[in-house]
Amino acid sequence: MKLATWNVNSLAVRLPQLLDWLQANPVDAIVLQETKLTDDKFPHAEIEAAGYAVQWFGQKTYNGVALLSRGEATDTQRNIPGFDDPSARVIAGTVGDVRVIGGYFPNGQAPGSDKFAYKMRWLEALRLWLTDEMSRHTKLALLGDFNIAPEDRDVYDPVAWAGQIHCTDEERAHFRALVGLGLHDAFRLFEQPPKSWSWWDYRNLAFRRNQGLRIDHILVSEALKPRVTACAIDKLPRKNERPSDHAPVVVTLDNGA
DNA sequence: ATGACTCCCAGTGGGAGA
Repeated sequence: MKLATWNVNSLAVRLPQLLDWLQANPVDAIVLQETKLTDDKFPHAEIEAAGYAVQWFGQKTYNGVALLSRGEATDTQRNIPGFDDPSARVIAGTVGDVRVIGGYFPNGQAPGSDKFAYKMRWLEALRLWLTDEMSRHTKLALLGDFNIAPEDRDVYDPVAWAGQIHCTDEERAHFRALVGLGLHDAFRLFEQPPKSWSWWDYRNLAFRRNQGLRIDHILVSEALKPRVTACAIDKLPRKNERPSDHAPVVVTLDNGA
């Protein structure tokens, strides 16, 4: 079983690349972030024609998430229950025997800003909800654009980024708190190439210089951990013409037998 | 270097992203 996450930075622009990628990389489920489409404009027919069931949840201009799966997702959920949120950031569903939760975590803009305070509140609400979800689903994966670089080794220039957005102690504490619920960073279950990033700024030839951050993650529950056989970032789509600034992350699980 | 690029909605400029 393969699960993936990709911040596509506008599905209207990236749909052809998504369909190409899915053809080359068949997955059981993938969560998308920053679709930037209202629900009436979501290209579900094209996705269904490619062989995927799809759940979507969006808004105009910003945010927007989707869950594509080979079989229909059940028990679906949009955003965090009980957390009043004007942004479309979460989509969850059960795919096979796995609870799949896709999230587009708030950016936070800058420490001390209103958006940073919102990011903190959002992360707190997510953790409380996840506690509940994990009590009902032992096999659970949390995937998405976390907008947090968990450690200095996830940052191309940790000195320049020290205390900056994505790298603050508060954000990293929230990441560790998620891990503390009994989740595991699937990427770090394996030896990985140094300087592995999932995002590169569009500016400054950052991709060519491999100046990026690892902010897109897949966390798996204790019950799924022994089934994880691989986890990788696919840099290939970042080399496309008009690429997203993020690359997909893919986790492979055995069948659990 | 308060930059750089890309996307969006706007409508020939500006916000947001990260």
